[in-house]
Amino acid sequence: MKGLVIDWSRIREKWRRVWEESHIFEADVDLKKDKCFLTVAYPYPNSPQHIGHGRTYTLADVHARYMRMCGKNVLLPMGFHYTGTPILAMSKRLAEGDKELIDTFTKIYKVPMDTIKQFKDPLRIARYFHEEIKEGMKEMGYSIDWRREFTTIDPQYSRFIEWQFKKLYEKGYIVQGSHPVGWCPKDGNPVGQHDTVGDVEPEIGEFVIIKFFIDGYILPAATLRPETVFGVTNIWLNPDVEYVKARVDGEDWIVSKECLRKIRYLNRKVEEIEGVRGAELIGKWAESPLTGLKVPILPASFVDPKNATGIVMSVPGHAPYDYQALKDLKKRGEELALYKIDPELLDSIAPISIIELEGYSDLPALDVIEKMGIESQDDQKLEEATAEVYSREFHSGWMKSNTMEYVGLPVSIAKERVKEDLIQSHKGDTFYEILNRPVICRCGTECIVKIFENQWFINYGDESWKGLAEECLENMKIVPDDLLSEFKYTIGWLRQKACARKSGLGTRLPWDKEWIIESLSDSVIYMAYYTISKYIKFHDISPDQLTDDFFDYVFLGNGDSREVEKITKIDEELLEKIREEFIYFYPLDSRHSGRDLIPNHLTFFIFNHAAIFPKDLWPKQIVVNGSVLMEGKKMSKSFGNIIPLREAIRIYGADTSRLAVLSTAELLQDADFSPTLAKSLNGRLERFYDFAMNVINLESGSENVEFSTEERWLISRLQRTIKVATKAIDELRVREAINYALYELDRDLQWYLKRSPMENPSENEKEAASNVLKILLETKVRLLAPFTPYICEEIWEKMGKEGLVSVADWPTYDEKKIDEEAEEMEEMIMRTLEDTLNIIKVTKIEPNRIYYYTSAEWKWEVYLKALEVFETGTLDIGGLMKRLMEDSKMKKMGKGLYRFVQRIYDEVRKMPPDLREKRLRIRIIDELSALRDATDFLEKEMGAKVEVYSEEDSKKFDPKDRAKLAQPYRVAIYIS
RNA sequence: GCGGGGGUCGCCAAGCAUGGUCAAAGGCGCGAGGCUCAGAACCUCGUCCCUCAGGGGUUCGUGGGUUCGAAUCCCACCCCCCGCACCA
Repeated sequence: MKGLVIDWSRIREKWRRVWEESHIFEADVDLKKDKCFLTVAYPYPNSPQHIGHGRTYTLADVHARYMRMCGKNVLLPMGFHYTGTPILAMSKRLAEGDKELIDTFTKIYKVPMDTIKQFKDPLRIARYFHEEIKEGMKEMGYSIDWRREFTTIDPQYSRFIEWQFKKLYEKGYIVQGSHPVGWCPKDGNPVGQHDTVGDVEPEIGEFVIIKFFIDGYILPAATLRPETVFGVTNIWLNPDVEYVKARVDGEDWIVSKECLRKIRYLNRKVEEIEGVRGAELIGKWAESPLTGLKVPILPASFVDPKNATGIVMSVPGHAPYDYQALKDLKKRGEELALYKIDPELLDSIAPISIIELEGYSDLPALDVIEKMGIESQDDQKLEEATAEVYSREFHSGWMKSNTMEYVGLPVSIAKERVKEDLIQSHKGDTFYEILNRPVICRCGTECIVKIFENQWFINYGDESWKGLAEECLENMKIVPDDLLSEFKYTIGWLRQKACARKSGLGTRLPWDKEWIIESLSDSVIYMAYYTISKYIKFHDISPDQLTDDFFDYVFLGNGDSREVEKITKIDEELLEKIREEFIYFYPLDSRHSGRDLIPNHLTFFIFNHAAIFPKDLWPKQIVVNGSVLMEGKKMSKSFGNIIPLREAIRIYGADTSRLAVLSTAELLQDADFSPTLAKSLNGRLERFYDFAMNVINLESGSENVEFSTEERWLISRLQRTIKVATKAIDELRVREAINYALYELDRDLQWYLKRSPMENPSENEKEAASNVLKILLETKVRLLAPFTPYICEEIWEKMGKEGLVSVADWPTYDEKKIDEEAEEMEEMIMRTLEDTLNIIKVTKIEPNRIYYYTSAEWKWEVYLKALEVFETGTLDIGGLMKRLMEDSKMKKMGKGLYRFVQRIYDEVRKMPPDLREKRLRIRIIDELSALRDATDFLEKEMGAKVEVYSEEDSKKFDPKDRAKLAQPYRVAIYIS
């Protein structure tokens, strides 16, 4: 066989056209057939898809193709998710000439510059990548019903989303409230990760403000640890910073200038009164609102005016920064003098211990400072020290007796209580701040926190709704099922989710038109829309015909078709047909997606279905897969190792690419793509094609040719392959399925080809080989068809088969073709060969002649008897002997019997029950003739003459007295 | 911290639910041979250590335990990855 190079792209284009023209992937209602409705998360068209996306889609397609071959009426549709903000943001950046992004577009995505120029219109971006992705999907051979395609900004789709939201609203699942977001004050927009320099996600944290009093003003110290207020010894201000006095919600506050600017965005009424330098306040005394204790205000350079209020309370016992700053200050006499602070006062300030923490002294802050060898307040290690103390105290600390009513509480609880109580009594407040400050917007402005008022939320925290979601999940299959607990956890933990924003593409909230429904919320029940989109397109149904009555009727079966016709002007008959189609395909049989969508989309999908649809229409299954790595590394723009799907198809071919993303890892694991792997898979497919062509060219044998052991063995093995491959693919363990269909089967084939060499075969042998190879090929093509559809169609056609392999019957396991005896015989020969080679290797003998001796008949009897005995339980060796001796024939064997039993005892005892039963069924195999038949083969393999005797043969040649070592299934060997 | 996944013979990766056929599949890499003028591709064999008769020894993150027997079950510990939201 020589490696002819296959023209993959020719084959691809050919079959793609055939599939399209034959409409085999278009599914309509067919009441005679079981349906199977599969969907994959539709793509967001802001970039071409890469092989990572390809994995999820390919998996779904394999599933669809497999189900189709099993006789199901399979619907696999596809849509495009235009909704959201990233496309908008991209468009803006491109318009501004963002070099980095333009590079990505030209170098990685290979978009022509002329096209990029049009991308200042965001829709152009979406349309462009929409087509790009769709083309890739077609090239990959996905068996999609394209008639149902839509985008999420189609006005008809918007009607559908409006309906969804009204339903949620009616049920009380939509609530309004306020909520903090990262914000760019210059752009006047919320900022997400993709809006910031370096793609940093702004982390919003909640500080607690504690209102200290000073000369009729409030000094709002901001802290993440309100419970430590009982350990305050002083207040820190930065003497070099501009502070301001201002009226904040009717109170007089002193805060940093920067704080005043930010605090407006937190929806407070602010009026500036006058500026005041930090230095002016140093040395004054402030009163703690909870304890009434007066503490001095001291200078500290580490106080950052940009962080929260610019005022810090000092808790040296439990905050390493504070401890160190105090220590430093004591050494700076001239600075103290400058602010007229009595050094004795400083000496009198002692850290207060308020938290008990096992493994630490009264002052954990001090412990950690000493442990880390920190010497000054500018030491970077202070960050780490703070984190340690915070974390340890939060999780394992207890409030001490000097903490008023919080005594004995764990710190984590006390923290919440103190905060609540402070706010309740107006002695405190909250203040949102960006924790990973500074986060810079792409426009160059530092981001801040803004509180969005009247934000709309979907209330996934609603307990009764959670109950429904849990019920839905319980009746669902999660594949792989390890992930069930992750879903459960997510359902339990979901709270309110902001569901609308002020910018982006999408549908407006029907009752509050300034809000646009956010993209994770408009993509949770759209699978239902596929069942109607076909009609909307074919019958030109306009958006205003799609009233709530329409959806109520089609999706919920509410109302009467005649009434709905009057309202919508859609024919009653058509309405009924649409309803019928929905009811036919729903519920969804399987939803495919990457595992990153579990904590959001997939769980929302469950929630929303549970909220809107009746129980019998709830989805039945979710399949989750891992991602694709590129030579062990994560694919990312910055590594420059993203392979666009279409490029992979061009270089490696569609079938190969499909295999590459599916065959290297089991479902949940990350798959690893590499060019070497793709090359090797490609070679595998080419050899398969070669093999197929050779088999096709063989003349068929007559139908009743007799099969010898090798053929019966191969057919038997084939059955087993069908069985395990089918089970694997049934459970979506595609890697395993591919392994069997592609590799295991090939190994069997190799063995068979070796065993029945084509040199000078008899007519019967030739015909038998031809027939068995044709059976193998026909099966293998079908086993591989879901995975590598193009090459399989090509071979199927060349085989002269009717119809397309895409809709051929999946091979079925035929138990009648299992031939256990043939299996055991072949295995005996394999073992014999292997053992012989092993001996040759170890002894380094160059063999002239090899002698085999098969077991005496009495050994078989003993062997089978032993198997029988162990069928019912275990026995020690003595017990076994006793049982055997019950047979008078055995007694005569004497010592030889005992030695033989000794040798087989362990083997028989440890033998897996399957094998034991199998051998009991087979009883005795004729090793002598099996080996004699295989003599030619064995001689060729070992390059030596082979002679086979029975142990009982009196004329045997046995100079080393080996024959007595023979055992059933294990012949004795002598090599000379 | 919470939740999830994972640590297997150079690398990737099966196996672990149902303990014994597990020195442990497969792929890649590597080595030898074949084919070639040569190379690539391809095919065959080998690839933990020892071994002149099919054998033995030590392995599956670490340490214990259960068992006649553990990669597989139990306990403790160490390490790595992912998610924790308004973003698709």
